[in-house]
Amino acid sequence: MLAFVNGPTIGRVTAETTHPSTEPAAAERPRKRQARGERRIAQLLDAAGHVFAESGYAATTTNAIAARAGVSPGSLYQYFPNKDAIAAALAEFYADSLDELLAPFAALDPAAVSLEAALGASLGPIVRFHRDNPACLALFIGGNAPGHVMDLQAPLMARTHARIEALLALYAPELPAARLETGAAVTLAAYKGVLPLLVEAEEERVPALTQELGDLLLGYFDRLLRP
Amino acid sequence: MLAFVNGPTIGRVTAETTHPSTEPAAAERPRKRQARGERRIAQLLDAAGHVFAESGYAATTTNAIAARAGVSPGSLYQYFPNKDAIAAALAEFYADSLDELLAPFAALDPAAVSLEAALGASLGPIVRFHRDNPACLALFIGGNAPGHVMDLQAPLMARTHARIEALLALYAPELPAARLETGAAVTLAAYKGVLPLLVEAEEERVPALTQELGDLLLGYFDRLLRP
Amino acid sequence: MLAFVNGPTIGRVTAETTHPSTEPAAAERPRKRQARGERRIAQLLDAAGHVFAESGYAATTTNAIAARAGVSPGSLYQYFPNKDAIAAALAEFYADSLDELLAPFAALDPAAVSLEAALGASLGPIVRFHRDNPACLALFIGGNAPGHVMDLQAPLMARTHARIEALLALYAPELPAARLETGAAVTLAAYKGVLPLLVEAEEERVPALTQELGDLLLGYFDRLLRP
Amino acid sequence: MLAFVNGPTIGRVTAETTHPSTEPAAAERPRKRQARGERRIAQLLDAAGHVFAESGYAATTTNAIAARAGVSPGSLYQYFPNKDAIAAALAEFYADSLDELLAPFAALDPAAVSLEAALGASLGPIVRFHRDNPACLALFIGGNAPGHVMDLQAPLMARTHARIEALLALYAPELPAARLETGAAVTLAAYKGVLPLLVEAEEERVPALTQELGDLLLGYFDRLLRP
DNA sequence: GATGAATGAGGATTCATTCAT
DNA sequence: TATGAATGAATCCTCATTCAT
Repeated sequence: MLAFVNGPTIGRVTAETTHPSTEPAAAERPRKRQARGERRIAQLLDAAGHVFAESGYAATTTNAIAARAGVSPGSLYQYFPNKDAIAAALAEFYADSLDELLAPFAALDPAAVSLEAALGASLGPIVRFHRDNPACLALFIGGNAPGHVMDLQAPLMARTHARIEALLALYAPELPAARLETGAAVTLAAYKGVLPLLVEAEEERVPALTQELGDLLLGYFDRLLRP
Repeated sequence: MLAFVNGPTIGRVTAETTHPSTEPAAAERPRKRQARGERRIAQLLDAAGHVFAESGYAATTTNAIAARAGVSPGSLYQYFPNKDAIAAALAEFYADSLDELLAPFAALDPAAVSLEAALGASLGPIVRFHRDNPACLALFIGGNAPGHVMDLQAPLMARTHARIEALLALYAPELPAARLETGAAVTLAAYKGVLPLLVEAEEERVPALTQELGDLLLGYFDRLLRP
Repeated sequence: MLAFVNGPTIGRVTAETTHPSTEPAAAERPRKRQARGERRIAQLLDAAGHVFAESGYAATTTNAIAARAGVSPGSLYQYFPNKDAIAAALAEFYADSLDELLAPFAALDPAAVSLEAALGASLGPIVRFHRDNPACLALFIGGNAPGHVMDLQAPLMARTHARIEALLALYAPELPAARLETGAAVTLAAYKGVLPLLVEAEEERVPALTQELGDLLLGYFDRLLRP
Repeated sequence: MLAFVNGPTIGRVTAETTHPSTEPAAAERPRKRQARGERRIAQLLDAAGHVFAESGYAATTTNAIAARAGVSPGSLYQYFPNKDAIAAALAEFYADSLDELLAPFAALDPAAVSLEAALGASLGPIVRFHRDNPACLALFIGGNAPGHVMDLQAPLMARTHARIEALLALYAPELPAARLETGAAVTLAAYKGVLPLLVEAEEERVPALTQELGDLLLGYFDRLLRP
């Protein structure tokens, strides 16, 4: 799990951050510290992802996260002021990962690529991402607790909403802003609803279900964009 | 909230139970007791609905439910063995209410009523129900905790899934069973995803959003039923 | 169980109490009430005996006693001010029953009946009594809770102690009072310790174990009375 | 109280564990931690001993134990999963202490030491132990609750039974196994019954009562071993 | 920085007892 | 008097967070 933490994403990020070793030696110490700190944070977020995905936000204990990360509870609190902050950081990380993942679809030429094609191309990676990082949905959909979880989702939601709205604006520039907003909200909500199906499905059913999700969204767009 | 508890449903049930007042006095006592017991249960479920909706399942305390119901914690445990049982009873009640609410749509003549019309007619009441009983979604969507919440949803989900599948079968009898199943699952998931939007929306936006939900589902059906 | 409640003892006692019907009619009503009350009390004590024997004093709930007696908890409190009072009444009843049971052995002629014969004759009925009324030991031995249980035992213990002391005095009139007292205390303690063995044993082992108990006590008496 | 915790037993154990201070520093940390943990456990068991002895098992609350030990309830649960586990650990500790205490009497030469002498020598320390650790009897005799207390006693009882049986076998090798078993059971029961007398007695009466207990057991053995 | 023991407020649940009917 | 629902203090146990080492 958290393929993006241990895999390309974090790897790449850390690499880039650590890379320029031509700087003055005076900065070496802090860099190392910082690097170690970031590794710790990555460890903790990775562990948190596992535990959140397995037990849900509410049932997850900070001790469980620390234990899974192989550190003491005290260390966890060196990096995060409280449980919510862990979830927030994780959500932030997921949001960043998705931004990066979907960057190629941010600026399409609507004349060259149909909406159908755009969706078809982006849905696959999105689904894969969520299957690899089930905690993302666990937080994304999460509980409806009053204070924190809802708020955690906010940034993730906002960015996804913006992405969808931009996509719609691209393919239906004439649509009034209000409809665009509503359309994006409904699309996001439906997508949020269907993703768990994809995440929990057997691997072999994934392509068919992805297709189905595409149909759902495209069917809606048909009607949304219909004059 | 829990309009159906204080409103038609429970009211009707109690009415019927209490009605034949010409019976011997011997039966009066148990009746009264039972009536009081059912009132208490309704009180508690109503209170639970409020608190679950406000705080989510995990953050809800049994003491809070009892306090909201105006009874002592001990009384709550006279009627429910534990917190889960309250949620389960509430879920059951919601499932029953929805069954009752949607009974008229169970046997439509597809020749006389279009799918569009059927959806248009049923979506309104459904949306109203969820706006009146926000805890239904709080449980329906709930967390992803391993043991209980997921299980609570099961009956509610199963019945809704069956309803959708039946509707689809009615309007697309030629669809293979597997596609029917998938279609119902996706529809349910999307509907589950969008409902929170409807529940949290300002009253004035409800009709437009309901329309939008209808479009979403119809758009999907278009593609699902397309040859 | 509580053979003496439903059997001869209570029957006889109530009979005697209720017997003299030659009194004025004005007293009839209260008598009836009192009779009903005593039946209730007997019901409750019987139930308490069962439950104490099964679950021990501490784990026994007043509701369980009431339920077993087939009455409401409120009714129980009409007859007993609290849980301890039930145990106390039960202990009292057991003490009375044992008094009655052992009355024949109160005034023996030491010249005619040897100590060995006296013990041999009385141990059997005592063992039978405890096997029939296991709650007696449950209270008699009971816990070592600070306030109540120890106190409950007091009367039962005192009477049994007195009986043993009297027996010893009968067969060893020359023994100084202090030794008599100590001897009775040790005998009582040993007997209290061994009885549970007898109560829990299979029926077929009872005679042998009774014999063993006799040997224990006689062996001690041998040394106690030795010059 | 718990003289053996603060006294020879635990003291000796810790001493041995801590002794070889020539080891590498790497092992120092865990040692210290372990030492602190064991001290905490000893503190808690000591406190539990006090409270069990004062209030009995059932009436003892975990918070009372924690308070008596000067720690928070949470700390108690760091070392023991629940109340029963505390009692079990205490029982285990008592059983071990008694084993250690009575080890010298495990292998006597019956030709050199009479049964009377063996008993006379071992009874004193046993009595002292129980006077110093009254909670041992509180657990040993305990209630008759169905699930836990009876089970707690089991190991303590089993070991004591075995000790008695071995002693009898030593001095009466020709006794059939069944009689040996019964004899040990009766001896144990009687001893269990009389010990509370010794524990609650004034210090000055202890020698006389110990003598009396010896007489009781020896008197029984006389008859048991008689041909 | 790291550790993990310690904290203590808080939550689910029980049960002796009361009281309206 | 009987009923049994209602009470609420008390219990066991958890876990987010802190702090001495």
